[in-house]
Amino acid sequence: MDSQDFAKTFLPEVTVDVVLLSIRSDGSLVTLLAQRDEEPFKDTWALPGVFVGRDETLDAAAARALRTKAAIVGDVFVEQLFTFGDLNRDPRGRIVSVAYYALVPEGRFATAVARNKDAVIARIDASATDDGIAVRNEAGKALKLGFDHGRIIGMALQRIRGKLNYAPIGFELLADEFTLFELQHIHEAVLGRKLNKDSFRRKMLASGLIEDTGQRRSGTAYRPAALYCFKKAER
Amino acid sequence: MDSQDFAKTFLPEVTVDVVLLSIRSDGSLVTLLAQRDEEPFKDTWALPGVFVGRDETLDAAAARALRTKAAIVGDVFVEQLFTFGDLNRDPRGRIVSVAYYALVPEGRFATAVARNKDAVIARIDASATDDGIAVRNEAGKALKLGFDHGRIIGMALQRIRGKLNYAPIGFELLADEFTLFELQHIHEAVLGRKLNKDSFRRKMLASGLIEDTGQRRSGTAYRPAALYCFKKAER
DNA sequence: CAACATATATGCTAGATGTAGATATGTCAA
DNA sequence: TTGACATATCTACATCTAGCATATATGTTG
Repeated sequence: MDSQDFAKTFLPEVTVDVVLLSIRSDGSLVTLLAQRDEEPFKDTWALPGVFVGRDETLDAAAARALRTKAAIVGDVFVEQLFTFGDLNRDPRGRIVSVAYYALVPEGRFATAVARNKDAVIARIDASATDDGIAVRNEAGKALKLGFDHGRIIGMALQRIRGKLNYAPIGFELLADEFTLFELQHIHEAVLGRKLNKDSFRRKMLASGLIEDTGQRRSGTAYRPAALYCFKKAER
Repeated sequence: MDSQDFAKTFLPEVTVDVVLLSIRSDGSLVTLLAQRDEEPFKDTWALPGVFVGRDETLDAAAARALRTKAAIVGDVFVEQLFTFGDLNRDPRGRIVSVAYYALVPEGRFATAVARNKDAVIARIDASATDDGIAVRNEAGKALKLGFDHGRIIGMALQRIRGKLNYAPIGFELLADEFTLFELQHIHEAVLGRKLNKDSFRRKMLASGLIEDTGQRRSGTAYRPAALYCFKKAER
């Protein structure tokens, strides 16, 4: 980029949008959407997002979007996803959006939604494509998405599916202590298919990423499963 | 992103920088850098990049950077890499850069460099880290990189390494016809380690991605290897 | 025509994964 | 107290893949 280009350029707005993902114990993959109360896309649902501030990094803007638009505070797994720069993605003008995704356990997700009267839980249909995705509310009714946010959510799902093969992102979606079968359910929800129970157990135990806490999952009507936790040092 | 945010925002510049990657027959991984003849970072080497135009998508800006700053025309494999938005990455002001990477065969890379008197071939040291990377010219002298471009190149290398596991990007770096051993050399250069010849052959033949052209690589002083090509339909 | 260098094919071994069955351990009801 | 029950956990075995060694094939070169 040369200085001589400066005169010819213009100044697009830059926003950050965040796909907050969680997996519920029934196996459904969910994200948090906020209802738009103004044009454009009034009365549709959109991802939490903010304009990037003058002295704010992109990562900081993502954290602010989570804090102010999704009531998520404290440590969260957040990672940059993709940058969307189509010409007419926002009717207000040329806006480039840097998309992020975040992963939280079910409990934190529920708390965040409860604190936000404008927010809704959106179930993500497992058949994600590159072109976008359909979301439904808890009653099963389709939610109309604003902007190109369907495409952003679809890309977030693709990303975590790929990431599961080489990174321990399943742990980000679980509480501190969990059984192996619960971890398996997380993987199945992300991948959208069933996994072999014994193979999964073997691979996880051999991975060295988890350790037995010595505790058991109580309150079951059958043999309780051992509770494991994520080895912090290995992280 | 709400309309009420508009007043509070400012307008950062948005640029696109492209890491043009190729692999030479000696196994070296190379990229094209342009000498900066102005401040900031005068007399250092930088990636080809342009400011994003008013009516230009990010992908189109990347194509323009390749065309005008790297003399690369026509079809190329180009993909978005990551967006860099640190506060002081450019001393001229707040500039957000959307990085792309492109893959071309050795021949096209050499032609592009030859057409550009400001351009230089930069060999990439295989020991890439997330923090950046060192590059050297053909004489082995270290090239000083401007901006955060060392970090961008490092991330490009990480990306293609990961991508090699599930996508046939090796073909983007080769001519239309190639021997299996030549394809293996590409993979070895990307991964930075030797591969087992027989296993590689078996896996490639079983992948269904390539087909025998019936031709042989002539001009060798030993048994000529079969030439394969990439199955277009499967792509 | 034989030496040579590399391509190509084949068989063996170790590790990872899918599957089936056996065993362990908690709750619950009689 | 005891046995049925459901799930957790373990063990054995088949299958598949990658790495490795060896044997064979096919060009060039003297």
